[in-house]
Amino acid sequence: MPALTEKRLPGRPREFDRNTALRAAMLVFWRQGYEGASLADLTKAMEISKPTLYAAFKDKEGLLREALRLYLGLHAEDYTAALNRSTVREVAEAWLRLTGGVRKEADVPSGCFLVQGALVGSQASRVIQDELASIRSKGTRQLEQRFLRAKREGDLPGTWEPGPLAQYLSALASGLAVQSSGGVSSEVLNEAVDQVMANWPE
Amino acid sequence: MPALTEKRLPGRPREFDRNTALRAAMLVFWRQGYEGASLADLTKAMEISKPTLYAAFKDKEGLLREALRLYLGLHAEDYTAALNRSTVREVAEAWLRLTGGVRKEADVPSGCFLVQGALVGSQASRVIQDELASIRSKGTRQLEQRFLRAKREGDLPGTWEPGPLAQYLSALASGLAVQSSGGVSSEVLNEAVDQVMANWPE
DNA sequence: TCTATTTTGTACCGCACTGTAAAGACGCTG
DNA sequence: CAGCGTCTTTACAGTGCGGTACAAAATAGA
Repeated sequence: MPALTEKRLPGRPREFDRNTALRAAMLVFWRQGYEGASLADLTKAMEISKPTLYAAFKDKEGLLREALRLYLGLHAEDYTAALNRSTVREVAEAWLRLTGGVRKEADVPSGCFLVQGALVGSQASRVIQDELASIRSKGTRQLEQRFLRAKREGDLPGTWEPGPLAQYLSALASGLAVQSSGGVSSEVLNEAVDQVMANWPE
Repeated sequence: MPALTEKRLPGRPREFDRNTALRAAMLVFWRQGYEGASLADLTKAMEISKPTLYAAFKDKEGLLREALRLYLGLHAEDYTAALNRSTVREVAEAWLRLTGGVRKEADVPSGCFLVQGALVGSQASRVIQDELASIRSKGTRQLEQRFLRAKREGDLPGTWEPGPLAQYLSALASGLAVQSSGGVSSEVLNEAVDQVMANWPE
């Protein structure tokens, strides 16, 4: 655990804000994917030079991993809140709205980092593809855990099973992200979610 | 319209089967995406040299476009059949099963070409990204048309609206493809579809 | 056989890519 | 001020990328 008061290190102080640069990198990875984001794209958005990037983030993969952690940190709260809703129905709706399209900030890319960051690609990026897939499946498991609890508490309608329901919602969320990435507006996606909720079994 | 009987042209005959090579290229694009598939990957799978590829398919983008048409042709029949089912419920289920995981051939990649072929990427591949997104949205529109017809015929349950229902199913199908691409088995995905159908409003 | 036409492999081009070596720039400490 | 430690910049290395020039090889027709 580092000290809260960032102690000034000896040597020349860095001239850029690491967090700002990292955020810029995250947005580029989000928009273009891991392999689609060149170092030229990244350094331009981060407003630093290539050696500076390498000194601060190790290499492209290191930068991606930090950008990913930033992305997850920015959304963790919302998804945790969704899981903590009191009914299965509310959990499902909150989960879908999160991916489907609540655009809080205007300058943010569409879609989901976890989906479009590295869905497929060359063999070289296989590690990243697997990492993102693993995080996605972790989300599915979190949903399943939540629904297992609901089942124990008698909150799960008899027609649903925790595992398949989690898979279903997870897939639908990913799909909404795909549509969003493809240019479908959040209004349209939210209407689709409206329909799902309107037909939710009680 | 070319003649049905391929007349032998003057000059050296090609030593490879164009359709076989194209199919191999399609599989590589499908597995790795447009930008993730290098010419080395492609020529190796197609078992031809680079100049041969360029002579036969113009360039990488031309090859992708032909591979895409082949892919669409291979699946068009199934999707048309799905649209021609007699009830909305059957249309929906057939559509979802198609993407969700009926693995007819074992050597075929997981996921959907239209989703993972070029979901995002560098600016250079923007044209391809847009083309795939456009084809995906065409699928959505076909579903909507089908549901509009169902509404006219009184087959659409009152809680559904053609547009949002089409968006919903389209998103879910894309999401199933994402999950499949991430390693989720077709058995698990089909269970999720089972749940959707079990809770389908009558 | 000769010519026109097409395909094929070798060898190459220019470029963009990720990554780095080296030295100057800068602030802190003594 | 000198010296140390870190950051930044210029310039470059090595590799792989998409794409091609060229000439040999293989056919059809004259």
